[in-house]
Amino acid sequence: MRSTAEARRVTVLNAAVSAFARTGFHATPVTAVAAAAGISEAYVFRLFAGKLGLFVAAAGACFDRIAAAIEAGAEQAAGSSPEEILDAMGRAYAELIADRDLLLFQVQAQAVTDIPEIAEAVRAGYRRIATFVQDRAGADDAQVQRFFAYGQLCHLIVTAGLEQVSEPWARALTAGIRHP
Amino acid sequence: MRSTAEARRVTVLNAAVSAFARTGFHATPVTAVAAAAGISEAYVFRLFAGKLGLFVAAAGACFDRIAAAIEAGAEQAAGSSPEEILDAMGRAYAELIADRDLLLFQVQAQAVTDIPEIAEAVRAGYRRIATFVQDRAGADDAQVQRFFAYGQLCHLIVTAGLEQVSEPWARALTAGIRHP
DNA sequence: CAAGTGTGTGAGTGCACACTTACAAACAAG
DNA sequence: CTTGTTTGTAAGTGTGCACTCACACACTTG
Repeated sequence: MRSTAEARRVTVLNAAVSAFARTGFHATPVTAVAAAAGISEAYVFRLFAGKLGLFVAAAGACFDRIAAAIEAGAEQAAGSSPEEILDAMGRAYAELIADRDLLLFQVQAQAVTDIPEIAEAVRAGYRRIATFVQDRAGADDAQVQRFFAYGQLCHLIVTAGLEQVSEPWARALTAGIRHP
Repeated sequence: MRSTAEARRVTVLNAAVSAFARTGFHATPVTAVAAAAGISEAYVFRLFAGKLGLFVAAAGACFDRIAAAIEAGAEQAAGSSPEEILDAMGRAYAELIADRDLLLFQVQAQAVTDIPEIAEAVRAGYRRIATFVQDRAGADDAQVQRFFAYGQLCHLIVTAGLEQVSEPWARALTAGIRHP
């Protein structure tokens, strides 16, 4: 035994988040994930319940990482006003998604919510983050809504590559958003 | 000749927007679009330059419809304050996407921006809408940014089916958004 | 050492799907 | 009527990929 199955699963999930983030659920062959994880395709199918099971597990890992980052951000602003805590969470999130994998994975997941298991995974992820923001920051509904609205705006900015566009409309959309 | 090629193209594009909206670029076979349009798969390939050409053309049609709706909304609020014109545009957009096809197509398009031609089509679409909002509403950068941020929030609400979720966090995210 | 258990793979299998080709029917023009 | 053009399709072709299975190696336990 070179490794335990559980350790392998972690490796595979990291590879899966990256691979799915780039090319999405349907256009990412399991062989690509297996290759990135350094194991055979057959073993990936033994570790996870089909490609769908792999994707759902990867979604869990993705939201785990996001939640952890936001919680860490909140920690630093503990005791401040809701507005300041939200700000700290936003900064922590912005730093986390600098590598784009976690952001793009969310986009990809939202695009395949016609598959019920994935829709449920997405809901579970946002449920976790949203309730945490609501409770921990003590933010009201409008603040929570704004937090997520501008988070979603980042998805557009990154997928459309608006940071590279210097036209006025693009500058307006990206204004104040952390430039990489 | 039962029909002209140009008329067929319009029919096919309508079918394509619907089909791609539901299942996305990679998971939608061209046969599905052809069947929905009532013609053979082979003829779709004659009318468009491959599946990619079809998707890009569908994106054009999608943004055409969105732009038209927003322009019509602006028309009704002509002469009002930027804030009011933005509101009218938002209402027009909300009504338009009640059938979900146009909203879901945008989500699907953003998910396949790793394909350069699609990324360019997405940029072109948002360029058109954003410049119009900026010019016609006379809105400043922050207002334009907010307009699109909450527009993107709708993508999350619809893809995750948050309208059906009655938990507090979901109510916060959907608050004030037109419920269908 | 023998038997059992967990880790790992090579070599398939079957099917879905993008795209092509050869061909046919409708219509137009001379 | 013939020739040419446009609209339309049936029937392939090749390939990529999800998933399986038989088998091999590592390690443990008695």
